[in-house]
Amino acid sequence: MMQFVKKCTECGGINLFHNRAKGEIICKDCGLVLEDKMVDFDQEWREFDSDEGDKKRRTGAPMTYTQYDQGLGTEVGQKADLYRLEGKDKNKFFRLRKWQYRISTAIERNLKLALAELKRVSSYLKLPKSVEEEAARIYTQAVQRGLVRGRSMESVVAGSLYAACRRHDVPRTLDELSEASGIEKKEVGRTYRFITRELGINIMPSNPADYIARFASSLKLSAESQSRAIEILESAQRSELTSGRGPTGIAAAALYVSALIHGEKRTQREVADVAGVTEVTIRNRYKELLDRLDLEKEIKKTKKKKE
DNA sequence: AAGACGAAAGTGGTTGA
DNA sequence: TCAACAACTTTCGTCTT
Repeated sequence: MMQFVKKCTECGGINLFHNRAKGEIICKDCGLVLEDKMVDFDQEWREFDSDEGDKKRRTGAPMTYTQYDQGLGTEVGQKADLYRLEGKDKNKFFRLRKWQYRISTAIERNLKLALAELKRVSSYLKLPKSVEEEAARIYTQAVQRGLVRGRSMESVVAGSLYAACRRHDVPRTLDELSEASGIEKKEVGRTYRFITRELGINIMPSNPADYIARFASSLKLSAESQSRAIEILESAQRSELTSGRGPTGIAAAALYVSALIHGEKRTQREVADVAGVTEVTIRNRYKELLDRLDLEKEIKKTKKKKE
């Protein structure tokens, strides 16, 4: 049996995510892609021997959305068609081809530019390849539906990336997307909502637990605090303290409490900063947690230990 | 002096008439 | 389309460590 990596080589995180379909192993803490050229589990490219070649080859060339024409181009007519046309038809043919050319080059130019931007932002955020691909797919669809009109290309790129992150459970906050893309936070959120609505993409609210690993590692909290935070999160969900609230605020509060319990105190400000919320929000969530779940004993316990 | 706490007013988005 | 509403933010004064 092959031995897989157990820890992220970049940040030492233990939350590795194995995406079989894409053949990647991703660190959920820092987004580092540890392996990305593993065996493709989905399709069979190989030919076993020359006789069976045609039967076993089941797919065409690999298609990717991060290339501006998806590796497939379309043109109106080939040269061979020309010989069959005369007079008016021939003119019509040229006119059509000219239009096709203009339209497609306009779209292609836009896509080229947009995908370059997409790659830039994606690598800035250290997003895994699979998310980048997804974002490119979403963006391409958005262009085809004419959703970019009236919006800046950059904001649609940012929105697509945000949506792709959410779908792959590798959430980044709107603030991070905003910082990486240079688009205002409101605008990113706005276009995100717009394109997901128009394209009918699932709008599952993100799970606070997905943020825990990343926040915990930027706060340099121990693995115990991290898993305790997740436990707190689960019981909070059972007590219905989570619905309607911002997932980042809840995740931040859970981390704050569990850090307190494990004697790894962080200030509210520190936690607030990495989570992209304010201290006030943390306080509110924190208070709710203490009210409903009785955690005060445990906090006092660790306090006494210190003395 | 810094952090924690809470009140009050403001912002942007959702919802329901 | 508009107003009520909930969540979150900003700001600021007070208390605690």
